[in-house]
Amino acid sequence: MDAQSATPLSTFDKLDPQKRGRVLEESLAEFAEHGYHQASVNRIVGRLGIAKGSLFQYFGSKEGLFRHLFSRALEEIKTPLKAIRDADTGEAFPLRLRRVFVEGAAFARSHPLIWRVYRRMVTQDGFPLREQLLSQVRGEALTYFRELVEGGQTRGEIRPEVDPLAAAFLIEAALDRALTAQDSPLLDAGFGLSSNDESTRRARLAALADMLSRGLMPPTGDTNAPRAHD
Amino acid sequence: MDAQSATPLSTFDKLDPQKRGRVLEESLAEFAEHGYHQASVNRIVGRLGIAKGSLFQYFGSKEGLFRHLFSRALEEIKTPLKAIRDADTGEAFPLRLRRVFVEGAAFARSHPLIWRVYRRMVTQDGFPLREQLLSQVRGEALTYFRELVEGGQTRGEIRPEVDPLAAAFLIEAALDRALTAQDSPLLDAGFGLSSNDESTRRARLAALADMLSRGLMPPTGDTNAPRAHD
Amino acid sequence: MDAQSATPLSTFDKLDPQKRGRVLEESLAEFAEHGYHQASVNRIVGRLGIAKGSLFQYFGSKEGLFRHLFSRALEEIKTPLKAIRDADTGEAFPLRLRRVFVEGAAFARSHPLIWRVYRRMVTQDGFPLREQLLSQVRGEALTYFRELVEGGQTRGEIRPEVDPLAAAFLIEAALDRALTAQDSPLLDAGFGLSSNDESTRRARLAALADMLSRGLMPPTGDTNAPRAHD
Amino acid sequence: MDAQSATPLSTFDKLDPQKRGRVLEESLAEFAEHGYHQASVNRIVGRLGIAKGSLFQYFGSKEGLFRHLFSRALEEIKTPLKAIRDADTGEAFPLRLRRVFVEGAAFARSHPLIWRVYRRMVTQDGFPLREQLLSQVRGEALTYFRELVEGGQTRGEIRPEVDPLAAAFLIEAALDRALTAQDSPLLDAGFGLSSNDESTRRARLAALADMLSRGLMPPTGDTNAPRAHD
DNA sequence: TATGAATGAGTCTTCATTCAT
DNA sequence: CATGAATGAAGACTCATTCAT
Repeated sequence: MDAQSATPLSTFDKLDPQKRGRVLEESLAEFAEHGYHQASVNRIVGRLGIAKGSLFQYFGSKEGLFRHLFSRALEEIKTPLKAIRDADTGEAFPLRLRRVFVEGAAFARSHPLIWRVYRRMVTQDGFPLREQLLSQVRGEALTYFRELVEGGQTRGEIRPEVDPLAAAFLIEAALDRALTAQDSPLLDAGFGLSSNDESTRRARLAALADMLSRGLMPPTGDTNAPRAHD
Repeated sequence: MDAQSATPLSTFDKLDPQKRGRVLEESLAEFAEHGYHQASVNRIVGRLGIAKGSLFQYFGSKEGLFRHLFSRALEEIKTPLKAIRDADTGEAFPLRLRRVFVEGAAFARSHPLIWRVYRRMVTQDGFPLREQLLSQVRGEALTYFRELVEGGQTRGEIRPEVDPLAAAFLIEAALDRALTAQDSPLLDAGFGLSSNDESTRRARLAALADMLSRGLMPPTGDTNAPRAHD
Repeated sequence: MDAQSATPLSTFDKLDPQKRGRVLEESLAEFAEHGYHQASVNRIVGRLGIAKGSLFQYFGSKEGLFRHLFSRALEEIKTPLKAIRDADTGEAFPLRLRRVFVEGAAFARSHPLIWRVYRRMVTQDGFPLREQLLSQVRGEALTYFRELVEGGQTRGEIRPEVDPLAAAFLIEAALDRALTAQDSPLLDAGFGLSSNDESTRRARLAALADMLSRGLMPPTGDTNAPRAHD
Repeated sequence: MDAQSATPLSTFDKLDPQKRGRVLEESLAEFAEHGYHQASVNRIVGRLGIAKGSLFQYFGSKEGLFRHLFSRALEEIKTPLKAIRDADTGEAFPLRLRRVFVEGAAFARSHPLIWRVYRRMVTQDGFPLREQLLSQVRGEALTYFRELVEGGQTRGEIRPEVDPLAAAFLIEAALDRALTAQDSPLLDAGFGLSSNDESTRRARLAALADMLSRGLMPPTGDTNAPRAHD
């Protein structure tokens, strides 16, 4: 699917897996630390202790290297997200939203480099594949949330007049900011998402998810309240 | 406050105001188009038709130029935001939130360069003053929203158990994303914030604000929620 | 004769003839397209789908490969040229000159790669064997034309006062340019040698040969030509 | 006329004329020695003892440098050639042709670098401006010779049935080869154009011109030998 | 014998900064 | 005070060649 650009020049596939791992790791780190343009191929090969030519033999170009890293990352992201969605144990919407926030945060936390590279790409115009990659990722995320909301509406958990697209937009914005904040005390600004204490972080994520839910759920004041006994 | 870094080297202040204006304008444009690192001093002096040495005489360095631009931008942002806050004509919280969204969007729209530079800085680690400037801006914004929420709680417009800091975080996330989306169809992803039609944009902004409000307001045994006492 | 440099490192001779053929063909094409320095060993092995090491095992170096190709080409050139010369059916000089032009052009046309490589070598100093190869080729050609002229003088078809070396020089210059023009519209510059119509090309070649034979000036029964009695 | 590409980036014009001269001289030498692709900017700045950046400030790119050199050369060539043509002292065609050969050779001899660069460009495909520059030069040369021939026909000095275009082609080929031979003993192959003795060279050039004028064959194909009584 | 990964000097080009004029 | 020529480190990328497998 994203094959056309992500395939390394075959040489790379034949490498010793351990070396291959290091190459990916250090390259990803360089992009995460410096962004695309400021990342330096010189520095990468320096970290790795390999010849400059080798990296170009593997990936053809700086951009090729980035493409490879990025599509690998995409694959790694998709799997856990789909797992969440498909773990459809008739959970109520608010709980599912909490789960999405918590597990999304867990993923970003365990793959800080991938997350950071992604975040950079969102706002740096100069990125080589920005348009293509971004619309792909963004589209998937919004679709995912929209379906979540629509499902909730079907089950009467969400006010029918809510625009699913708008709700998805809002959820995505909140989650994105939350994930960003959790590895940047600066952006967290004291809220607690970048805390080292996991339960604190969980509580904050839940608080955000709940605030969103309360806005989306039926006014509850009304009467027959099917879930009065929740 | 940010004096230490923003003061140009005196020479600049003595310049013909018109020339001074052009220098600031074109430099800002360059940073907005290319981000900090990718921005080129060569190109800036090219646009301006002035000697390269002059820019260094005015601002000492590329970083000095950026500092100056950024602090000027900050000043320009603060004023209208405070105006909104202080225009406290006993408006109800949901309406005020709408106003903040709409006017914030209007500001970003009328100062696209400032907005874009700011957006870049948020996610580019390499920025020279990122930490300093970002915590400053972010802090002010969060404080602003927190006070807004606390005021709402005082007046009973917002559920007392809502954590003002969490609410501020959420509002800021939503607004930030909305403003970003409005000049990037890619990030808007079809929602409508990047539409050319002003009323469409207003409607979307209002939808987002309302969704936030509905979640924040008391459970309202009473029926028709947000606009109870308009 | 050119043995010292053209012999491949034995390995190559043992190759499957079909593969051997492809190697020579594609290598020649690369040199023809890009010239010696700009030709890329990487591209050659790419075209061929063989290992880079193999080419070096066959020919030792890029230069070795070129030497081999070039001496093979020389062999291929000599044979048909000699055929023309020896087909000495008591034809008159002007007709023979026409034949040489037409058949030379036919050869260059049917071996465009060889011809192009040769042409490049004539003017590119950097070529590895330029001196050696060029003097060899050029010498043979000039000798060939000189003998042609001398034969003509013996039979009284050419003015005795003509310097055979000078005539050979002139003929070679004209033929060389004609052959070059025929695959380069740019150098043909509208004369018609690069036309796709064979009879057009033949006519132009004949025109050149005839002009050499007859000269530009009128037959001058009259006196004061350029010193008739030298 | 060739302004668009040849204009150096202004900086160069303001240089100390002596330095400017050295830059042009050494750059031309590098291109003459190595051709376009093989010429090295590193080597040029090495020869000159200036910073690499300077050369790029002057000419923007390697190609820009070459363009500049080339158009300067064109200007230098045009002037003397036009001088010959316009020195129309009712000289007869054969003498005028001799003059063109002799003076052309003198020019090439006194500007060996220009001549060599030009020669390279003729046969190296990869040259950046080959098409444009070559058609320009070639066109002018052929036009020049065609007019010379047509003038000769008008005055009855040249057979009316001669195709002026073909004649121009032939003359150009001969002259081009002669000029090339004169600085390459290899291409001269013993003819004498690369001799150090000026009168020898002049004699050879004249011989070539005369052979073109008179042709190789005896004055009249027609048997009755109008000049039996010479 | 064939392979192809590794190499590293070399390519052109950009750029912020300095300093003599 | 303005100028802009000079700088040279750093950038991405190429390529012929070697050598362990």
